Amino acid sequence: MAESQDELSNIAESLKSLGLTKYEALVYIALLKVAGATATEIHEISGVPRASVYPVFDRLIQKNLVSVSNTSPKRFDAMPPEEGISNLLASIEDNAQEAKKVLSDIFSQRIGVERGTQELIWSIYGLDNIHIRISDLVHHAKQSIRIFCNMQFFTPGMIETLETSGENIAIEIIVDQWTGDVPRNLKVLIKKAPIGHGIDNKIITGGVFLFDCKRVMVIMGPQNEGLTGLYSESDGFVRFFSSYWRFFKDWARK
Amino acid sequence: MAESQDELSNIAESLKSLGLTKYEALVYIALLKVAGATATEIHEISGVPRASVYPVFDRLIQKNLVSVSNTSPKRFDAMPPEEGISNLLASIEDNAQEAKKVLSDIFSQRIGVERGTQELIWSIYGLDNIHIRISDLVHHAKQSIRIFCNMQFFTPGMIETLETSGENIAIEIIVDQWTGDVPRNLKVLIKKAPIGHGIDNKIITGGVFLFDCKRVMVIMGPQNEGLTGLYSESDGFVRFFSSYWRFFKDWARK
DNA sequence: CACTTGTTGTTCTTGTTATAACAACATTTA
DNA sequence: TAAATGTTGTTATAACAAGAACAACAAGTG
Repeated sequence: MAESQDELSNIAESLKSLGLTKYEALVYIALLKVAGATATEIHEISGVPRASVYPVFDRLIQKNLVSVSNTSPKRFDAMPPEEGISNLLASIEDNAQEAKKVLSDIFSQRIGVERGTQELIWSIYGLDNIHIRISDLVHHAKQSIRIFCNMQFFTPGMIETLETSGENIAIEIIVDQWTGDVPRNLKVLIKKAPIGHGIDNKIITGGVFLFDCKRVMVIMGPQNEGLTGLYSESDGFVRFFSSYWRFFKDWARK
Repeated sequence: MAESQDELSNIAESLKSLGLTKYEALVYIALLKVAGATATEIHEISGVPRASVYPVFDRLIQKNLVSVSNTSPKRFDAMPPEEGISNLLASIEDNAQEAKKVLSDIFSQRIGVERGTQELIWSIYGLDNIHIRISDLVHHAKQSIRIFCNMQFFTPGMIETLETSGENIAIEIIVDQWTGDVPRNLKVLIKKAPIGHGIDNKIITGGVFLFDCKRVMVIMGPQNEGLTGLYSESDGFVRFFSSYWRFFKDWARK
């Protein structure tokens, strides 16, 4: 009963992403606390206006999260969250599956790939998004991955991604330090590199990621906010960072 | 390029359940058709007002479904749907996981279970929801499942659910007919039963589902719309339908 | 009767959708 | 070159829909 306000609103957010509204979340949570409650009880526990409770229950019943009794007054009971949420998720996953199928179809027929798209440089914003992109690039790499950045980029998830990449992929990393074990398939060169400068009290990070000598992701910018990644398949861009890489590899070996 | 309007709005619905707005869906779909398109091109393809395209792109970029080039005019490129949708889904699944954990915790501490809840009769609306509930009940059954209804209830999914239920569960079914193979673990009695009447040109169906002689689900009502399920753990209710079951079992064996 | 329940209608708020206007810049044309 | 035209990216704002909040009321219950 003593959930921190913070945790409760966190859950409400999570439930929203599963397609519930704020009230639906509040009512469902309240109903989990009291088995077979009446509308008025739920109104009192959840803080949702009494009149609003009824339409909210209607929607929750449609979503199979709640059932009603035939008594008067009506009593309501919550589906166990384990099952209720799984059901919600299942229908979303169905939709995702369906969407993937149709959209992949559209995607495979797309036009305009030839018009110099691969010469462009694309921007990706935010560390999370950059991490996701790099994971995707790692998964699609066929031969080699070359990384030059500092340790803080290597989250446990990212290390696992690298560890579980394909068999015959040569992974070389130049990094300022390494904490924890080094997976077998990684060739790590440790060298304090002149990347990461302090300007205006903000730490500026940088990093270069080369995939199969064909695709490059460069990240740069202030650590926490507004981090930007540049991605390109452009010949010139790739060549530039390939030699950048070779330079630092030679330097790191010394 | 010749998607039926229907299919397209279906996809838009699916994408909405993944957290996209109508415009986000339309723009993303349009962008899948043309690689490296400009804002104006997307506006023309998608039908979304030109001025609205920009904020929509901003949101799609945040969601890592789209990247921008640094050129002028800006060009946009879609993340392959396979990955884009997986990423969306992954974050929803994370939320679901988190929600499950916290809500199960709340659920386990709930109060008021004793106040006669198990004597009530609960309503469940809609065939889909009834199917889901019965699946859940099947999964939680420990000893026996007894079913009395007609064949059309047994969708392939439901048969699989029964087939993959626990090892030591006795499953007995009385049904009007059976199409397809009968799974090993089901004991099926086929007998044209006097359930399923025609009233007012509508077919009325019925069905009784007993779990461990402790929980009952009774379904009744018009076939397609407004189908209602009644669920109860009430002693009297269970006993009534247990004898109902025995009666029809004797009758079916003849 | 006093009280609760379930329902209805109205208002308020929020987020998305729709349109219009604008400055900056590039392109065309006289 | 200068003026006219068109494009791009941005901003403001009106229209609209869905959800949230509240007041009122009929029906039912003690």
